[in-house]
Amino acid sequence: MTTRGEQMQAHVLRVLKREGAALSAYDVLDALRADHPKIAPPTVYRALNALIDKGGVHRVESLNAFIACNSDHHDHDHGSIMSICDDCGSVEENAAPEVVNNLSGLLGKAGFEAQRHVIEVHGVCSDCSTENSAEGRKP
Amino acid sequence: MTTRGEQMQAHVLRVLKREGAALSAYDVLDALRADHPKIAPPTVYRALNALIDKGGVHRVESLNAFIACNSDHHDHDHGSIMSICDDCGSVEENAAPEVVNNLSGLLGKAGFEAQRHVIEVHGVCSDCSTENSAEGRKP
DNA sequence: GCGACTTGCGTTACAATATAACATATTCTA
DNA sequence: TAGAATATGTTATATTGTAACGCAAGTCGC
Repeated sequence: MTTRGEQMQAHVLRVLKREGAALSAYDVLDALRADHPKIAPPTVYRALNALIDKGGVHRVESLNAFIACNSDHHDHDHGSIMSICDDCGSVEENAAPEVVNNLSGLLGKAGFEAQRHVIEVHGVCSDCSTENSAEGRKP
Repeated sequence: MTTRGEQMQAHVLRVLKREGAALSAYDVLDALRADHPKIAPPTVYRALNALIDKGGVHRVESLNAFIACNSDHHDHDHGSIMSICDDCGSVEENAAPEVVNNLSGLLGKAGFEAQRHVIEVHGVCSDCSTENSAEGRKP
């Protein structure tokens, strides 16, 4: 069953990895149109959702954007957080199972059964903060 | 300077408090049109953003929705998290400064300066989970 | 008070994000 | 291969959000 759908997912994943940044669904759509001029939004959303289910892609809720899970590493349901630089737009994924466990525990005491954690921290990344302090100019 | 704008903010806040749930901007818009038939989206968004700045309203990023801060309590920049029931749609706001401090600390070690925390946990609230286990029927 | 300036608000129009619903193609089973 | 079941493509539209312009209301100098 390596069908068009899976090829599309692979294609979408390549685009996201190539960019290495958070892309909107329509950014992905534009990129895909280089190869497949006739692609429509639902195709992209279906591929993105399938990839999210598999764990190869994360949705960044506070940006309405998508990013390739850059690795290898962790199990995806359990403890990844996003740090989002509002200056350069970079998004980093970090593992933080403790934080997630804290959260689940805290809410569990109130009878809330946690299923999906959206943890996204906006701020300024180390690159941008050193740049900003180094040069005092405003273009 | 108690102008139309502030009246509008008060009106929006009343709507959100009356509903006691997360409403989309367009839900608010529809509610406002009962009194002001000619209101347009930017008016609502301006009022919502002003209220968010003041701390009377929170945006729920993962729902693209808005909710009245139901209280009294905490300082808003520091440690509120949302628990969102995917069954009944209720949204609760909880204070969790430890979790936020953990997060900021963790990211700070990597040179990331945290400014805004989006912490939203989806799951099933206590009401819905007791209901669901009590009655084993599927409609 | 009266006109010029500034600021904020309303309105129109449109941009960006997402999905419903149906049409077509593919795969599976027998 | 026929027919059922599923997956994909397409069209259209729903939902969410904002840019940009113009009017109105306050402000300041006179």
